[in-house]
Amino acid sequence: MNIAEVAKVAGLPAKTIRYYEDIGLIQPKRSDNGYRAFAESDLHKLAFVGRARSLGFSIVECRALLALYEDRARASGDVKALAVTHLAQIRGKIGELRAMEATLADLVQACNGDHRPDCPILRGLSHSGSGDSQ
Amino acid sequence: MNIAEVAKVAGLPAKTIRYYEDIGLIQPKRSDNGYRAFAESDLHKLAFVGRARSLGFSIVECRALLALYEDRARASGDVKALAVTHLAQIRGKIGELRAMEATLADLVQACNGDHRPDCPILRGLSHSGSGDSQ
DNA sequence: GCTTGACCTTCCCGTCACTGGAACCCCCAT
DNA sequence: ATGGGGGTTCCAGTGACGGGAAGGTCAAGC
Repeated sequence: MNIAEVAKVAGLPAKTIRYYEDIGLIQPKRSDNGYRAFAESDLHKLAFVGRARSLGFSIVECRALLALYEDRARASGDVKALAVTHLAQIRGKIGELRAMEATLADLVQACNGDHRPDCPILRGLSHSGSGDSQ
Repeated sequence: MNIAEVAKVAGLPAKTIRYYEDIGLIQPKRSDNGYRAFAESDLHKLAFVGRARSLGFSIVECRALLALYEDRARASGDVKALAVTHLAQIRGKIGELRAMEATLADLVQACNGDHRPDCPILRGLSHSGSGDSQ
């Protein structure tokens, strides 16, 4: 299989696949003409990584997951530990974003959003106090 | 004021302040010795940008917010529009993360996490179906 | 055989918002 | 004079690609 077909099936841009080869996630063979010749196993790995990426795993984590995936003697505990750590990071990020959301929603709600210059949002940003004093 | 003091008061690393000058967010004067000489107005702008950044606004958005902040003839509607757009982005991001969280939490919950190789997490990543078939 | 167009290759730069580090200058106290 | 703690510039790296240039290859049609 050439890269375009793999890209289509795996749901990844060709550029990304080349990049993944570059950093050593996959090692496809080459045809005589220099084209990458992907095996089924390459395709599976790419799809695997694609799904892991879509769950927010970093490339480093994907590399570890791939290694575990290929290791028939792995302990599921190792996989779970990785996933749990990542899940905690996601939840932390959600917490940060929700804090931003709450603050910003307050400011937005307090702002008339008309043609006049008075703006609680700018006031809220210009000093850290709670928006609407004076 | 020298950069270290401004950094302390504004709550930003000196490196970041230099970077903000570099990209034109602020234009502090210089002393004869070449040191940056920050005015109160520079300090206020830096604190403003710091708070906007902590609410997740990009540098481009911060630049726009600063411009509105300094424009006494602004319309609060323009500020609000910016904030509303950003708020929508935050909410979109939260949605993505919550979807990841849900999927990942399911996988984690299904995994024993013991010494055995069988692992629903890896199964879930290796084919897109819902984790535990077969 | 020749051209055309689609596909492939490598390589380099740009993204975003910084951060780290090197090499060097300046000021003040001892 | 020396030491230490400021300050300065500039360059490289981060993560995970994306855009685009310059050029090689393949299959089809004339």
